[in-house]
Amino acid sequence: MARRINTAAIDGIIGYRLRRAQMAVFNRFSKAFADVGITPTEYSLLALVRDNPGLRPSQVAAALGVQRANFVALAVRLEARTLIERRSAVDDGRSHVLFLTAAGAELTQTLQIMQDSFEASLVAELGGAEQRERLLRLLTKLG
Amino acid sequence: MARRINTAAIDGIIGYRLRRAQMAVFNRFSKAFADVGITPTEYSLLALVRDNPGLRPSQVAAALGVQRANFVALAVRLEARTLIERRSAVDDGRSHVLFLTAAGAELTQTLQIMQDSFEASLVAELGGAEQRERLLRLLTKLG
DNA sequence: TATTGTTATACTCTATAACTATA
DNA sequence: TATAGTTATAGAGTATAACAATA
Repeated sequence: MARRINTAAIDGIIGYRLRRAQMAVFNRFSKAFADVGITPTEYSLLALVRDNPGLRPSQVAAALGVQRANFVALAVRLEARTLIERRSAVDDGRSHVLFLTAAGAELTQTLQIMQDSFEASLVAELGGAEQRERLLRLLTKLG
Repeated sequence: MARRINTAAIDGIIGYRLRRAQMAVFNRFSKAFADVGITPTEYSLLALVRDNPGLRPSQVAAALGVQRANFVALAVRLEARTLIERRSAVDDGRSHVLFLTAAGAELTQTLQIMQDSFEASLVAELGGAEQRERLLRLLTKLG
């Protein structure tokens, strides 16, 4: 029942190809990080808080490109795992400030190593660091 | 309340950047196609059936990268709008074959023009056709 | 009035298992 | 037994509106 399918019309669509590539990379990330139970967005959040201790939720949400409202569940999940900590902001009674816990810092260090390794495998597929820079530069123009 | 945020840790992550670029492109597609009420996946489906009349649902689903189960609602939606038609396959009682209706063919022609224009705007942002080819080639390596 | 975190809600996308009818 | 379409379901992701506390 095999049949040659003409996919020319969709092969050239940038949005479609972005979706396919993103799905593929995301699925591979999920497998690589299944043991630690961390999603790509969760890792990004941890790395962001690590590099910017005391950041406010709305700032992290904006930096990650997720809605404030949707950030809540994400933060609650990581706080329940005692990986991050939310304290009241001293200068603004409405706001919070985020920090990694000791456990969060330790896990993030491990995740960083895993991520570096994962990223290296992608770079190898792309054909080297220059190709990766080229890809990132092109993606930036679309964002 | 502005604060300089260090996003170095996530700016270099291919998967993260893919997600951001894909979100940006899809949002812009949605706006551009809001009047006709067609999503990116729906357009891909229509173009695929147009170029491969008589294709079976499972083949279209596989070509688009969606699960067979999730393809059903998609096909039902387009059939309810009388854009596609599902007929029983003569050689296999289990299977169907897909075709565009006259209305579907007409709409797809309009969509093709809109899509070409939309794609051209993306290519312009990328910096030309060579850059687009470069991007697609890199994305293929990840898929 | 405006903003921050939050709740509630809805809609989409995706994945998996299981059913039915055919093969 | 295997496959095609389908149903059901659950889990994420995303978007919008609205609220309480605070600015």
